[in-house]
Amino acid sequence: MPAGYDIREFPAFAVTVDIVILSVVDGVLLVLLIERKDKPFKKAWALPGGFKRPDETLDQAARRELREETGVDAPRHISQFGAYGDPKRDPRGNVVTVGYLAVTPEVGAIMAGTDASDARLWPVAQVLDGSVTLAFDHRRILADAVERAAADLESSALATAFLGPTFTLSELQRVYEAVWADDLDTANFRRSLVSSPDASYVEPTGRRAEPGGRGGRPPELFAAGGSWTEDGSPVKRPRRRGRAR
Amino acid sequence: MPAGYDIREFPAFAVTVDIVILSVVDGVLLVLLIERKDKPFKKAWALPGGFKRPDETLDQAARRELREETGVDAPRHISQFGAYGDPKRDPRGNVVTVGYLAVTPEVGAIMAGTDASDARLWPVAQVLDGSVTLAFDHRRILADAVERAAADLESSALATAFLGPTFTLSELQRVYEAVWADDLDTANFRRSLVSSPDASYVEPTGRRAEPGGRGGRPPELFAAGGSWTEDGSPVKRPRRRGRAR
DNA sequence: CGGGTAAGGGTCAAGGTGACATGATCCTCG
DNA sequence: CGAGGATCATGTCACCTTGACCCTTACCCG
Repeated sequence: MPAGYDIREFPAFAVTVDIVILSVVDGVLLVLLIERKDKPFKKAWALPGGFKRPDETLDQAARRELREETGVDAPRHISQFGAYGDPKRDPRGNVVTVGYLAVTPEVGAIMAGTDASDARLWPVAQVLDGSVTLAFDHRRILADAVERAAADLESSALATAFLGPTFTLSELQRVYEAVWADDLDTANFRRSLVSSPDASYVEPTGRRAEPGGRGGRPPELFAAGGSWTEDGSPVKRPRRRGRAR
Repeated sequence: MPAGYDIREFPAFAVTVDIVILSVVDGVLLVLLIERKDKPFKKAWALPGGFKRPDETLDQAARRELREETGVDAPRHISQFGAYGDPKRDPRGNVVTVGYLAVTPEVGAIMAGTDASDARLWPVAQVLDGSVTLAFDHRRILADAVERAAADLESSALATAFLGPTFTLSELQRVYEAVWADDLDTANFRRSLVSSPDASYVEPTGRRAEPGGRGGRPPELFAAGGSWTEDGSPVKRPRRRGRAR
């Protein structure tokens, strides 16, 4: 039998998918974590995920695990961002995992429906700075996912995936500010989305949001337009010459 | 024994790495392909690659396969861009592969050193339009790699990885034009790299390249500067409102 | 020496960006 | 019911970047 033909001659790995589900609530970037029930890393916080099955693609595995572990059936965004195969990343050995980034506006509401005791949203900043410890190499995976999300905000319609079908411009701005950990000028932000005559990033609905309780003029509600896919996001990430905020 | 503990209960996969080695020669974007010696897809062209070993990371596997199959020891750039796990992607079944993009300026010279009979550079355009047929799902993988390379040209120093330690500005411009399949204005290209007072993308060496044989002023030789990593590439991809070239 | 070729440098107008000021609308509270 | 605060919405202006184009410089070749 020629070399390379029989696949059984080669080392076998378990393949998993791990899902980074991001959300922005009150201007804070959050990630959905679950508390592990089994060894290893029992009772530690971890990214939701699970084993790929032989009869499904990686994308299908990611969507299945997302549905099974969080109840999210149709995420507004899901995309692969990296694969991890360090031999020491799982004490059980030989586990290669593929990371997926998922975004959906209703994470908070959906979580209330599932068993909330072993799953909750954590501020990403707390996890990345070590205040919350994650199992396996999930902190590294989370960091990569956030980095990818920050980059995709600038080149796709990812920001709108954090919000519902209609949203206010300040809600959209808070998404950018939370993911980029930077402040944007309100007036310039509005101009970049509304001004252009031929491009349509947001379409006015004519309706207004409910007043926010803290006073202030009720903002107009917009829906996502069609220009995102062609030209990417009109909002540019500030290139600070010195320090960020 | 608790569920999820024993890894052997779960389906086993073979894990491979496939490497897309790109090069620009005479303004044409090329990819290194090898001719398969074994079934399946015997005698078809394919991306170099091979099986990950249990004691190495994915990155290490990619570098090892790159070295073993092409002789490239220290590529100027190598990065992961995607994982592929369609159950039908390999007729032997259950093979998950991780794609790597590699760029090195000396591909042509290195190829002469290896057994040239079963490895050669092909124009990417010919492969993507179907003139050359690839094994497995390697055409899809190649397309993803080229797309990633085009994006990374704009946000990193990837362009300089196609060239040696010193290069002329027109050589650098041809890299951008080949990967983007678009023409750039020579004067504006130069300005974006040279003009800025505080940033240093290219540093003049004072030396000049050998005359090119077809007449013309011999160009100045530059070395890559340090501003690429901070601010990304100063060259912006043309956003054509209609068709490309 | 003269023409061909490519590098290198300059100009100009149009549009985008950052910073900031001003006006509009609604809430809460006294 | 009016004042003040909060937020949304609009306007202005200087500066920078970008795209398009022209012209000069330097070298090779016949």
